[in-house]
Amino acid sequence: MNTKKPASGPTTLRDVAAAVGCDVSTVSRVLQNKGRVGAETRARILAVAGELGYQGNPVARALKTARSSTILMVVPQIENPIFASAIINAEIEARVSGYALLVAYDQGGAGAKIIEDISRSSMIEGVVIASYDDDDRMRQTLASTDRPHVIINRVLPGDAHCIAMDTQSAARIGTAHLIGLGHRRIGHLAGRLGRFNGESRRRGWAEAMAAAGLAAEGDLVAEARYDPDRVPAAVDALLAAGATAIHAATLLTGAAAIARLHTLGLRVPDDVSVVTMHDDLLARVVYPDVTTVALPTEEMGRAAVKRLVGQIEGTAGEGEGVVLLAPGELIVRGSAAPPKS
Amino acid sequence: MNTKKPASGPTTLRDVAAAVGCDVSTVSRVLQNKGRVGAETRARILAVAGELGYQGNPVARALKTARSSTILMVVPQIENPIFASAIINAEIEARVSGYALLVAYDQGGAGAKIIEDISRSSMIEGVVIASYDDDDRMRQTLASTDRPHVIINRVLPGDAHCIAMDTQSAARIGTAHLIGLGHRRIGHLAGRLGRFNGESRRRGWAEAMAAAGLAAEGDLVAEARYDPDRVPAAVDALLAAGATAIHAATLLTGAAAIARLHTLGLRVPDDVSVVTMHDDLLARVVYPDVTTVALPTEEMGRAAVKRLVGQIEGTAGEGEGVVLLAPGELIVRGSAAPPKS
DNA sequence: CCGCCTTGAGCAAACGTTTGCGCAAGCGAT
DNA sequence: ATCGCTTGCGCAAACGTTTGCTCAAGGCGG
Repeated sequence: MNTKKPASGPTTLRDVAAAVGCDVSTVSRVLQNKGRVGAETRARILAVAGELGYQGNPVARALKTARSSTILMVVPQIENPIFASAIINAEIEARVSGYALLVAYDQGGAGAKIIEDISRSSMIEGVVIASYDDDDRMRQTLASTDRPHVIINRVLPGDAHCIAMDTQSAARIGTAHLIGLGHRRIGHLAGRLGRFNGESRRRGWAEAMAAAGLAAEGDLVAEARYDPDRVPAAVDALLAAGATAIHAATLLTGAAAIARLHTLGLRVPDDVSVVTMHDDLLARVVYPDVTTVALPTEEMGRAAVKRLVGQIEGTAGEGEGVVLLAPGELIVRGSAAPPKS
Repeated sequence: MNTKKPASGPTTLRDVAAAVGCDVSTVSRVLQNKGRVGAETRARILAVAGELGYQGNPVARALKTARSSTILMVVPQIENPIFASAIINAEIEARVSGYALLVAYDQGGAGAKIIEDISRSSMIEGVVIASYDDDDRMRQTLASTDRPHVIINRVLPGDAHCIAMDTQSAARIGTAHLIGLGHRRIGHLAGRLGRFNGESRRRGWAEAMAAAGLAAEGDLVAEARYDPDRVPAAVDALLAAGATAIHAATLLTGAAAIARLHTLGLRVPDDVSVVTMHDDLLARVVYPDVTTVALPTEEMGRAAVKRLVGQIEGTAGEGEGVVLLAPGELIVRGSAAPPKS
């Protein structure tokens, strides 16, 4: 029997109920496998629902259940390959957990406003923040509704949920590799000193140097702030300090450093070695291809939403507070070799 | 007078109405500036709403109005810098238009399924598709609900809304630059031949060659399929064909080509020149920095959601059918020079 | 001074679900 | 044959908005 409605928009619960000849509540129950429904009725409902192409209205469901199954991820420059990779995996993890991922791009320090804006047009159940600027507005926004949230790529004091990568260890490993090759004066091409990420990398470098009894003096550190344009000057400074190898806080600046060395007529790795951190296509399209310590960026994305979903659904969610993801292996390629002399 | 409710969840329209002493419909009307309301009442409502921190429930609104103000963007490998940039700008454009942007990552050919899945958990008003695989399922999915959609980075026959970049012209410009420099045998390091993007670039190269009366023979084309691993062999083939310059379909493969040339002991641009398309940080961190034709990737993202919003809201939306975005300027850097001989 | 038009605001019905409650029928145990 | 329990299902009330209708009050032209 073809019991289609006149055709007014998508099939609704009511349409199905009418076609079957039962109450909407019954249909609802079988569709979500809840409550007790007779086997026969269930079968008929399923059949009719299929035939009518019932899809369900997510909005109505969300209104009633107060659950939107949507989470938001706020990222700073998405160009940074670290975030691209984190986003992908966050989205995948979200999807398998039954959530949809909204992304918002924070052009700079407006994170809190963005969250508020988006909350106005979409109901979100939680937020993953990759662009945490530690300002009052953000703290207040997060606290005001005490919305579940996890902060990635940064660890905060207090009891916030943070998921970051152990870049300090990664830096230590990379630097140790250079030391193992015989280098004694290793310059650190730093990120932004004084900030979490810049500092932890610098610490890792310093640690490795100290462990080998090498000097980690101030003139062996030059700040590039993730900005390729600042790299040439920084590299020059490091060379002036006598560095025979450079440990770059970032793949991008590492690549830029290699380019600078070429420009100076120096050969890599024969004259100067370079080691960076984070692995990416980029590492394989520069010459020489770069030796680097992989960073678990995908894992960070996945872990962040896993944790967030845990918070949202109340299921403890593997671990509390801060977690530091272990770095990956050292990937030996062509940009580091024993020193010349 | 502090007329707060007991504190049961966020402030609702009813709470405000109760505090003011009027009907919810009146509150609703002033909040959306619709219908006629007395100046005094309006003022009081605004005041109370502010004081109570009324936010509005997006889900309830969406249910009633059947508008969710959410759009979806489906992307293939997000790592591809082209898409990262497109996403950012799509998100920004969406936000200023009052929409939130959901992203989904299509790992390969599952685009249609993804759209269906997400539609089940979130009501979306339209979709921007960057990963259009021309399969039946996709066509059917899009048609079934005749949901507004625009396809980017690809032009389709028929009346679909497509927004792509004029990569053919870009390729022509890049190749012409090499020709202007004096090169006669210019190899094309192709994308995926037979596919839209690969072909249009190849055509651009061939056009420029033909315009200069140069041979665009088959052995001057080598396919790298956007895959750095295929680049070395392709470059070798081009060199074997006597190329003194390489026009790469992609920045990434172009960089890989430069690396390959270095590996072969050839100097760039002294021995062999390389020109690519698309501009990006990458272009400035390899040695030499690469001469390239900028591509309007941001514009593509923006234009796509602008067009989509136009469709959704019925406002014609600047132009119909296919639009090809003009390429940017040629950016002369260090990877191309006159031929040696 | 009467009817009419405008203005301001409330009433109530939707939008499509979910879910607590109630009730009838069926059935085994007493 | 009665009681009470389970099972299957319908009723109706929410969730928080938006919006068409209704209606009283006031202003104005006739």
